Amino acid sequence: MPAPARLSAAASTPAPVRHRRKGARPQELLDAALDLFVEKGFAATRSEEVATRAGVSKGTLYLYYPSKEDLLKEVVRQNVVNLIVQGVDLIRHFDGSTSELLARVLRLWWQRMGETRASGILKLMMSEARNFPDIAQFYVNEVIHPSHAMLAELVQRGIDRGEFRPVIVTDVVHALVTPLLFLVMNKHSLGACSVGSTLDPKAVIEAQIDLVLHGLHTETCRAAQSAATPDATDLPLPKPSRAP
Amino acid sequence: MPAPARLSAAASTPAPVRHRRKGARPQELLDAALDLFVEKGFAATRSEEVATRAGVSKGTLYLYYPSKEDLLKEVVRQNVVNLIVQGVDLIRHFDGSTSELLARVLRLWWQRMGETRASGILKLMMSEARNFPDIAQFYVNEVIHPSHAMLAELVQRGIDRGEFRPVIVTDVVHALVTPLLFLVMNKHSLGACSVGSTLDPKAVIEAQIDLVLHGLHTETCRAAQSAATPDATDLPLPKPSRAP
Amino acid sequence: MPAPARLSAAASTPAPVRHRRKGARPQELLDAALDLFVEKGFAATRSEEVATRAGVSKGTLYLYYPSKEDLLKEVVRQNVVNLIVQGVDLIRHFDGSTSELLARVLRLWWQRMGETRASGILKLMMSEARNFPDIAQFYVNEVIHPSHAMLAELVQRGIDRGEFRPVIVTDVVHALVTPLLFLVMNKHSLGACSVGSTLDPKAVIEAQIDLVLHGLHTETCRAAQSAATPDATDLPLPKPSRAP
Amino acid sequence: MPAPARLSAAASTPAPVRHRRKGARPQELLDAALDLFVEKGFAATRSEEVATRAGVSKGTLYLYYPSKEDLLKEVVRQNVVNLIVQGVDLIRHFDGSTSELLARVLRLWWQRMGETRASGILKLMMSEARNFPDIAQFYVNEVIHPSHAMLAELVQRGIDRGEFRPVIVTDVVHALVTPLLFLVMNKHSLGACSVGSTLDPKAVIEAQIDLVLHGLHTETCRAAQSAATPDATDLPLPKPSRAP
DNA sequence: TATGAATGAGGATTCATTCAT
DNA sequence: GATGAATGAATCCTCATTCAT
Repeated sequence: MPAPARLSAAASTPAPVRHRRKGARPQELLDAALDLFVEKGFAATRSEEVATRAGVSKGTLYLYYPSKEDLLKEVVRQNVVNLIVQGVDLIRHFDGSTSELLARVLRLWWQRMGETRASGILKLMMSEARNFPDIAQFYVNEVIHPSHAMLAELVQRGIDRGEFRPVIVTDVVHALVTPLLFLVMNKHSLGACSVGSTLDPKAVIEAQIDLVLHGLHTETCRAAQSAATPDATDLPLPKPSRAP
Repeated sequence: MPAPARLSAAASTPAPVRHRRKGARPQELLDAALDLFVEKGFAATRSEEVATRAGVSKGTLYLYYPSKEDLLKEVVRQNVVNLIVQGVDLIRHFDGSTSELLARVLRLWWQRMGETRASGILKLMMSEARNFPDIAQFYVNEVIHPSHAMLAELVQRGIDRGEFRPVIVTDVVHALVTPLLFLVMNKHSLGACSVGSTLDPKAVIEAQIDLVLHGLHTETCRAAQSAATPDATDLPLPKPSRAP
Repeated sequence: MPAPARLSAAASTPAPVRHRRKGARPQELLDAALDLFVEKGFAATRSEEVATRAGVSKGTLYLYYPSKEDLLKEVVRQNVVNLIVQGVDLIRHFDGSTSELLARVLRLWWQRMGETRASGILKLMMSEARNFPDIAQFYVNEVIHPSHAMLAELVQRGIDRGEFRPVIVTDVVHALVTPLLFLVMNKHSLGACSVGSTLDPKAVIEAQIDLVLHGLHTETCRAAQSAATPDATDLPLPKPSRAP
Repeated sequence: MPAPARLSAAASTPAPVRHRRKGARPQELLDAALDLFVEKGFAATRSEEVATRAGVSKGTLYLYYPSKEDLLKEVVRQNVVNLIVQGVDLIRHFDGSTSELLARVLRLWWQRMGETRASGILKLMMSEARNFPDIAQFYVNEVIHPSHAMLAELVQRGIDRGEFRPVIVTDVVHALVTPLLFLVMNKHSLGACSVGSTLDPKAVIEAQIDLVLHGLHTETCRAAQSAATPDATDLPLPKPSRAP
C-alpha cells in the first residue's frame, strides 16, 4: 500500500464545524435547491452543490430528502402546489364578483409566482419534463391538473352566477394559462440571453385580465367590469388602456 | 466543419454497396440529431443514439462533428441560421412595400420554422440555455442578434421609406418576436402536457401581422396595407377575421 | 470494552424514568446485534438498526462498542467463546469416563450452540470470514484454536487414561467438529432454500457420538460404552440404532 | 479553481494501451469475477477490481454486463447451470445401471464442481443469499430446483427400473446433496482458516456413493452394486474400504 | 473512411463514525 | 450518559470521447 504518510501528520482537516440546526435545515436546503435548479437546471445541478450552498455536507442533504428527485418534488410542493391551494381557498371564500375574483387570482399569481423565484420552477418543469418522465408525471398530477381545475372552478362560478357567458370552460382556462407561462419562459430563457427592451409583465397580466373579461362577460355584466381594475394598494399599475 | 466532399460520389466506383450516399452522411446525422435533441433534450440524448438513428456507428459521428456540442451548433446553423440569412437576403432584395415585406417574412418564418421540426430547436435553446452557457452564447451570437438585426433592418426600412412611423425599433422587434416564441413554446411544451383546445398558429401569425402593421403605418400608408394580405398561392389561409 | 458500571444503579436516584436498566444496555445491544447479524449478515446490518432494535440511539451503540467489528467480536465472545470456556471447565473437573465426558460435551454443544441463536454466529463466520480478514483472524484465535484445543485435551484424556486407542488426536478432533458445522450450515443456509425433508440434528449428534466412541474405544473399554447413552431426562432420544 | 498545472505538462498518462479482443473479453471478465467473488465475496468485490484483474477498465466491464448482479448471474450460469445441463444430459442418455449412473454423476460433480473454482460459487451463494434476495431467487430457480430435479429424475429412474427401493425421492435427493454442500463449505470457509488434517473429499464422495447405494438397492440388485466402483481411467481412487 | 471496443472522469447515494448539545 | 444531526469516504454506474483495426 502507498502509505499516505503526509496525511496523518497535520491537522489538515480543520475540524469541520458542526452546527445543529435541524429545524432550519429543510428550508435552507429547499432554498438552495430552488436557486440552483432554476439557475442550472435539474440534471446539471449536483446534489453536493445544493448541500454546499445550504452550508451542509452531501450526507446531510440525504438526511432530509431521500433523493434528488424527491428534493425537486418538495421544492415544487412548497413553491407551487401551496400557491394553488391558496388560490382554491381564495376562490371558495370570495364574496365579490367573479370578474374581480379572476383579476385578483391572476394578479396574485404574478405576485407570488411570476415575479418570485418560484417562476423558475415552472420554467424548469417545462424544460426538463421530457428528460424525467417521473417528475413530469408528478407535475401534471400535482400542478397542471389542480391549477386547471382551480381556474375551471373560477370560470364556472362566473357562468353559474350569470356573470360570464356560457363558454367552453377548458378553452378559457387554456387561454388564461398560456400567456402566464409565456411570461415565465420569457423571463427565464430570453430575459437571460436576449437584449433590448423586455416586455412589462404586469402590463401583460393586466391586458390579459382586461381581454378575458371583455370576452367572458355577459352584456348585463359589462358595467360591473370596472370593479376588476387593480386595487390601488395592491398593485399600483396605470389603468390599462382599453380600446375605446 | 463537415465539408462533405461531393466529388467522390461520381467517378467509376461500380457498386458502393456498403456505404450508401457518402455525401449524405452529414445531413443524415444532422437530421437524426435534430429529431432526438427536440424529442429528448440535448443532455438526455446520447451521442450513440444519434449515430444509430442516422444508420452509422458512434465513431462516424465524431468523424464529422468533433463533439456533441458542435453537433448541436451545426444543427442550429443549418435549421435556424440559414433561415435568417434567407430573411436578410429577402429584405435586401425586396422591391415592394415594407408592409408586404414584413408580412412575407413572418409568414415565411412560420412556414420554415414554426411548423417544421426546426421550431423544436428554439424550444431546445430556451430550455437548455442555462445548462450550457457555451451553447447559449453561441445562440445569442448566431441567432438572437442576427435575427433581431434583420428585423430591425426591416423596420428601419419602413421608417426610412416613410411607410412606418418613427417608432423605437428595438421595441417593435421585440413585439414581433415575442408571439412567435410563444407559439413555439406552446407547441413543444404545453401541447404535450396541457389539455383543452389548442390555438391556431396561423391565425396568431396573421393577427400579429395585422396588429403590427396597424400600429406601425403612417396615416398616408394605411391604404397600402391591403397589399399585405396573404398571397393566395403562398399561404392559402382563410382571410383572418378582423374586428370590424 | 463495555465494563458496565453496576454501581450507579443503586443509590438514591428516585425515578430513573428515561433510562430503564442502564446496566442492561450492553446486553441488549449484543442481543440485537446477534439477531441482526445472523438474520442479515454482518455487512448488510447497519449499525443504526442494531441500536434501534436495542431501543437506543446510534450514538449510544458507539458508547459501548467502538466499532461494528468490535461489536461483532463481543457477540462472538459472549456467545461462543464463553461456551468453550465452559467446555474446558467441564473437561478439567469431570470425574467419570471420557466416553461419558465426550457424549456430554457434544450434547452440551447442541443444547447451547446448535439449537440456539448462537449457531447463527458460526454460520456468519463461515460466510463472512473471507470478507473480513480481521474478524476471521480473531475467530481463528478465539474460537477455532481454543475449541480444537479443548477437544484435543478431551481426546488426549481418553488416551492417557487408557480408554481410547492411541489415535492421531487432531484427526479425531476434526472428525468430531465436522458434522457439527455441517448441522449449522444446514440449518442456516439450506433450511431456508432447500426443500424436502430436513435431517434431525439430535439424531445426527447421537449417531456421531456413537460412531466416534466405537472408533476410539480400546477393546477393554467397550463395555463401559453404555454409560455414554443419552441421559433420559436430558435428551430423551431413541437409542440410536447401531449396525448389528 | 486550483489550476492543476502539473498534470497537463507531461505525458503522465502513458497512453493506456487499448487492445481489441472482443471475443475473449467476456470470458476473461467472468474468470476474474469468479476469482474475486469467491475470494472476497460479492459485496466486497468492487466492479473496478474485476475489470482491472481482467486487464480492462471499469467501463469495459459494463460493456459486457449491465450490472454487478448480472455479472454474478452470468458467472453462476457458466459455472454451475451448465454443469446441471450436462448432468441431465448424462442421465437421459445413460444406458447402464442406475447405480453406476449415480456414482458417475456424483464423481462428475466433484471433478467439475467440487474441486474446481466453481465450488466457490456455491459457497458464495450460501453466504450472500440473505443479503441479495434477487440473486438468491435466481439461484433457487436456476440451480437449486434444476439440480434437485435432475437428481430426483435419477433416483426415479432407479425405482422405475426396479433397481432402487420405492423410497421417498425428495428425501434421498436431500441426503445426496447435503454432504456435497458441506464439502464445499468446508473447503472455502474452514480450509482457509482451520488447521489440522483436512478431510479427503474424494473419500467422502466415495463413502457417500457407497452409503447411498447400500441404502437404495433392492435385494436383487445388491449384486450389481460392484459396477458402481470408480472407473480406473476416470478417477483412479483406491477402492473405498467397505465394512466387511 | 468506418467501426465499435475501450476508456475514465463524473455524479448519486449509503452508512460507519463523530461530536455538539 | 444519551442523543441524533452531521460528516465524507467509498462505490456503482453512465456516457462522451478516443483510437486500433
